[in-house]
Amino acid sequence: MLMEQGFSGLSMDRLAEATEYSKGTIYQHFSTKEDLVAALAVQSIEYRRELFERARAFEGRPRERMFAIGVADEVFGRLHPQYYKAEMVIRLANLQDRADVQRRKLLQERDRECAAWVREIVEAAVADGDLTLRPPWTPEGIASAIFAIAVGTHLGLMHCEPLFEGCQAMHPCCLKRESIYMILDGFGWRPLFTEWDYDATRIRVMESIFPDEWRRICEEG
Amino acid sequence: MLMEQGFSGLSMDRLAEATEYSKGTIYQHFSTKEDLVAALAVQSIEYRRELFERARAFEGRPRERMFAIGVADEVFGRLHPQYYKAEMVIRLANLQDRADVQRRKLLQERDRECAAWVREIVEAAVADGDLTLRPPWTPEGIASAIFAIAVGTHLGLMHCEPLFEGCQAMHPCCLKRESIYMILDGFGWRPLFTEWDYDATRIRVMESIFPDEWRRICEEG
DNA sequence: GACGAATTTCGACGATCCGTCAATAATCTC
DNA sequence: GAGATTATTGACGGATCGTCGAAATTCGTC
Repeated sequence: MLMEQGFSGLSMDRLAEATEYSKGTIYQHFSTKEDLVAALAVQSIEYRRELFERARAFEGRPRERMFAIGVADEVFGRLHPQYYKAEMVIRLANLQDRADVQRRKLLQERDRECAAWVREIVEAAVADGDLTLRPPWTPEGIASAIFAIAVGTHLGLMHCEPLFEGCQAMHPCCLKRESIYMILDGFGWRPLFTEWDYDATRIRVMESIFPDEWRRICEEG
Repeated sequence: MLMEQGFSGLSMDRLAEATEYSKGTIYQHFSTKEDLVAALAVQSIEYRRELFERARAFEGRPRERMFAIGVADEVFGRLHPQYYKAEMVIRLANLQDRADVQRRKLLQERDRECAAWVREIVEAAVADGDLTLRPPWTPEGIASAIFAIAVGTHLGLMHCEPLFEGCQAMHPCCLKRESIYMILDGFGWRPLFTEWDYDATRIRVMESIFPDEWRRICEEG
């Protein structure tokens, strides 16, 4: 329902009718409609978190590990597009106020864990000398910029009408990946895109971190 | 109402009560609630379009003109934060289906005009030799990436909870501007951030293109 | 198995909201 | 000033959210 009609298209009455539970029972598990959708978001972020946690353990230079995080995000988007879209729906509805406090805290906590991992990789790059921070940039700022690109790309190209008439030049997934290449190059984060074979890194990430997921993606086309 | 409670917080009954018009009269101007909000979005985009149109006439190298567009976006965000936020609310609700066809077309048309101007500046940079496109990048792709950063930054830092605990390291507006600096540097778009005094360009844009707006921004703090 | 307590499940109900429409008010034409 | 045309209104139908007392199910004890 969320996928087809968005948040307002999800009716608790129809949901109760479609599932084996009644509305009253549903409302014992979720305080409001927003809370129910927030629970979906928690499932989504927890799965993403698991993929991120595996990705950050990738052995290599910091920028390769950051790249691995990007691959994890990509894997997540490919394997669970419905979660990815639901999460967008959720973050953009005003679930802040009406969702259960505990669930909201859980969501924020998981978000911040993922963000902290990205920040740690940035800090590692600075420590290794691969990246030099120019004021006013901070590790948090760089992490925020990367998330902004990820969110903005998904939003602009999946939610809204396309900005350009012709068939969109780049696949959203590719656009996101390439945009992050470019901004990291802009930061001067070594090794630059042109100095390294990131396609090889990609294959190494897939084989060593996400072998099962990779197979499933290939099978599903 | 939109600002305080989002789309669902806007009640047509309460709106009718708050204004001097009745619900029936309102519904003669707007076919649905989504349509009313779309009308707000049209106002927003038309004002933004006007600022963009003035910005793109800035005389200078293509990257300076792109920078001027960024300043225009910044001016818009400072002078009309309520429009900026309303526009976000609108784009993220599923107004696509329920808004009036004509208004939707108008909105898309204005969007595409702005996008086309950005693309033209990219093309001018390529033509001038300031920018070399590496596959799979296209002018549309670069424009999309820039919009993604703008949207993503505004969304991540104004709608959602902050990703990092401490006081956010950078002001959203600054983060957006600096992120675009960085990605354009990543594209190798000359003159690079380090090769040019863009603060001086900023002042030149403000004085020559947005003198009145600049004064108002300064007065309002 | 039987009976009562505790827990879970249910769906009818009140409140709210969207969009309509027949009735009313206002304006215009001659 | 009377009739016609247009603008405005708020009550109404349909739908949805969240609640709450009643019904059903499970559990504990004999």
